[in-house]
Amino acid sequence: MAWRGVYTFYMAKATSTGLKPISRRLFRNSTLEIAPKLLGVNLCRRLDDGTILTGRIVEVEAYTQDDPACHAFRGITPRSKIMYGPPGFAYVYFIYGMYHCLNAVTEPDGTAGAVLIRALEYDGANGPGRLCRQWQIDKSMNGLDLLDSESPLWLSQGSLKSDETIEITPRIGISVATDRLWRFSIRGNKFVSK
DNA sequence: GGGCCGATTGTT
DNA sequence: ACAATCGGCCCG
Repeated sequence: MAWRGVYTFYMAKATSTGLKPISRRLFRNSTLEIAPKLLGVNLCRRLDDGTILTGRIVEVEAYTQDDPACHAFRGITPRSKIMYGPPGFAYVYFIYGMYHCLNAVTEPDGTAGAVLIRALEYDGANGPGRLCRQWQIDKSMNGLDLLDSESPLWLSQGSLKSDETIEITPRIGISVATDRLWRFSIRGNKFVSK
């Protein structure tokens, strides 16, 4: 089929241009270990027309099962179900009647956890709602494997620059557990949300 | 079914 | 400081 040929072409391009997925091994770590390690990693998005977007992650937040600010805190629901599954998959939720937010699921199968991706080094993708709007990410992408470059959304290798440091602050926009310093960002990066 | 609230954003 | 805007979830 013609479309399969196109598909294969972009697969080859994705790997040959250095967009190889990061190791699934990273996701064997705890949520709080993974979150800062996602800073500098590239988020990749293949649009319907084949265009590939990439942007470094510059701001994240950690959420865990025993955390009252986490959507999984009150157990398994249709929305939180994906967070209780295996790590490395996308958790996308709809909020405030108009925005979507993207997370990477963490913790082993049976335990919930996630890292909210709050900003990319990409124009218009600063802030979790703006990121998903700019990159056309919605709930149809809930459950995608973020460690597979055949997904329309995946994580590829990337790291902090030698002069970059990590800033650790309270999470934004929550009304409980505001004392936890679970927000991680690249200090001074202009794409970090305000 | 009803009602409240929200891991946001843009405007007043 | 507040409005926009609607799905998710708890309650009854």
